[in-house]
Amino acid sequence: MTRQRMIILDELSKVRSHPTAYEVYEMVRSRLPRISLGTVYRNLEHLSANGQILRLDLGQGQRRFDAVTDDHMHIRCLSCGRVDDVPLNPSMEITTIKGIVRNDSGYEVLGCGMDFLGICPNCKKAERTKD
Amino acid sequence: MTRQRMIILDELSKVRSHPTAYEVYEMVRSRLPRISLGTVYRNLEHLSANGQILRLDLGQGQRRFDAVTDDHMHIRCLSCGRVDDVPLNPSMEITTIKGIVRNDSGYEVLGCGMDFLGICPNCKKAERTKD
DNA sequence: CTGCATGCAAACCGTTTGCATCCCC
DNA sequence: GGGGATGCAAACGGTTTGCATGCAG
Repeated sequence: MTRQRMIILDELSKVRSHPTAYEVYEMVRSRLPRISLGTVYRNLEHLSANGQILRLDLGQGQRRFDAVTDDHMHIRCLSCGRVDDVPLNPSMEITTIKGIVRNDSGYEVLGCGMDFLGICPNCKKAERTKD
Repeated sequence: MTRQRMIILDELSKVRSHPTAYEVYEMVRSRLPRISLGTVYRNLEHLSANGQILRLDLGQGQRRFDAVTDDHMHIRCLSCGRVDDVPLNPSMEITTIKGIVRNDSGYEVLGCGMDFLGICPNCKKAERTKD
């Protein structure tokens, strides 16, 4: 855990705004004026690979990051691009969640998607073969 | 609906593999050898804006497209990048869905996210003010 | 010491865009 | 004939990477 990585994590933890890599870079630069954008990218990648932060790929070209790793969802504004949190309750039905988001977020909800990440059967087999 | 747009939609409808823009370009080129990648992008954008196809932003840098627009979910392999479908039942609880995906997809499920799209309160107000 | 992390800059690559031409209404 | 769509190629922008140097363990 280098000084840079620590400060990146610390700055990201201060905000709820789901900043882009460049925004994190700007935040960190006030404390580490000589840090490079590449270092920010490398550390955000490292931190998300280790589960310490969340990497949000919500489209619009730019990746965003979130220091809150608890189960929760996001809603992105199609007009200005801001990303807000939506609380997640694992026992809720999808239709219920949609309704709650519609009522509570203040957003006009236009779409919703649920995505999973994992290792596909082929790759699992390939890994086993490799061993 | 131009000849190009029609063939793009037709080729995309033939597959369940959630191809990238470039893969669509390659598929279409067998029927329209002179089509340009820019045209493919423009038409995929047009079709998704009109709800005729789905635009999947699942990270990994590349956008993918899906001619099946019914409510359903996706799972992406972290190793090879392939994207498969997951059937969606709106009355299921999130935990139930996770379990089903784990059992049925053959994937080793490592993560899951639910994302919404919409217009945030600020932008709604801005639109009203503009009128 | 020794190797991984950094700063810097250039490369990368998916996507967008300007422009002249083409095609369809 | 006019306006949007196309092909082409160049530009764009977020992200990655090669390399020499620096720092942590």
